[in-house]
Amino acid sequence: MPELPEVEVVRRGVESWAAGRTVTGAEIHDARSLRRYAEGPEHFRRELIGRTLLAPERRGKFLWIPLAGGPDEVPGRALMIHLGMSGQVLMEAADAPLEKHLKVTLHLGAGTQRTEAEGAVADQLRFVDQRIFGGMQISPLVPDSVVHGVDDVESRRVPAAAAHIAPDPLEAAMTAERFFRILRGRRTGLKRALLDQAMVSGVGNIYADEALWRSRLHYARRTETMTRAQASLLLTSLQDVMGDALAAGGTSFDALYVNVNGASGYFDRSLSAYGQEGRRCPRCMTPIRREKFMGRSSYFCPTCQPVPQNARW
DNA sequence: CGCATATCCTGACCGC
DNA sequence: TGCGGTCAGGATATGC
Repeated sequence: MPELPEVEVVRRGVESWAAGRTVTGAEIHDARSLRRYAEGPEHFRRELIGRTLLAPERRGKFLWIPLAGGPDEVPGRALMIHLGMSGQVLMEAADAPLEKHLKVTLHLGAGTQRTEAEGAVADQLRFVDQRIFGGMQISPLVPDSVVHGVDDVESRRVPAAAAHIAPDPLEAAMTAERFFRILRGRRTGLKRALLDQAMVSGVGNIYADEALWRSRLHYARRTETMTRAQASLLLTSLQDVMGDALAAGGTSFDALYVNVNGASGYFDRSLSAYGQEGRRCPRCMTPIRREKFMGRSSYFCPTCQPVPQNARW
C-alpha cells in the first residue's frame, strides 16, 4: 500500500537523517526480509559494515541507498529497499523499544548536521515489516539507459534488481508521448496497465483509482483505443494526485504507513474515489461504487466513469 | 505476449 | 472467549 508518494516521504527522511553516515553494525533479525538475496545474511552484513550511505534514490516504489567506501571508486552497489505492503524505515535511538516486527537494524556512525542541530539522537536505521511483503537486498548499480533506451534524458544508474522497473510518472523520462505510446502498444485494460510496474512504476491501487477518477476514465478502458489527449490527461492526473499526496505527507489508513519519524500522512482525507464506497462523488454526487477486479477492490464513479465500449476487464 | 493463479505474510474484523 | 473465514495487497513465478 505504500505507493510512490509514501516511498518518497521515506526517501526524504532517509536523506535527511542517514545520508553521509557510516554503517558500523548490522543485525538481521529475520532473514525472510532479505528478499531474493541468495547470498544470505552474513554476506549482507559484510557488504554494509564500514560503508557510507549516500543520498537515497527512488524509482516508483523502489528505494535504494548507494554505498560508498567499498572496493569501487564509484559506488557500484546499493542497499535496495522495498516497503511492500507494510514496510517501515524508522530512524531511532539505540535505546528505543524494539518494534514487534523489527526485521533489520543498521547501526550508524556520526550524525548528520541535521541530527546534531536538532539535538535528535537517531543512531539506528530500523526496517520494520509486519507482513514481510517488503525487503532489503544489496544490488549492483547498472546504467538505466541500457535497459530502457532512454537516450533523450539524462541517464541514471539503477539497481540491477530493479532494472526492469519502468520510469515513474514524476520522472522526466515519462513524457506524455512515451506514456501514450506505452498504452497504445498494449492490448489490455487501462488499470491493469497502470498497475504494471514494467510500463509505468509507482502506481498502486489507491493512486490508480484516484487518477482514473480525476481523468473520468473507466478502469476497463482498452489501452489501444486511448487518445493522445486522454493519455496526456491521465499522466497529468497521476502527477497531480501524487504531488498532492506528497504535499500532505502521504496517504495513511492506519499506523502502518509512516515516515522515518513514525508519523502518518493525511492525504487519505483527500481521496475522492478510493475507499469511498457509498459516499458521493465530489463532482456529481453519484455514490461511488466498488467492484472486485484483479483480486482487489476498484472504486469509481459510475456516472463520471461510465463503462466504455468494448471494455476489457 | 497476455493473463489467471498461487505464493509470500500478519492482523483486523465479522459472524456465529 | 474463541474460532474460522475474509480481506488488505506488491511483486514474482508458473502455467496456459
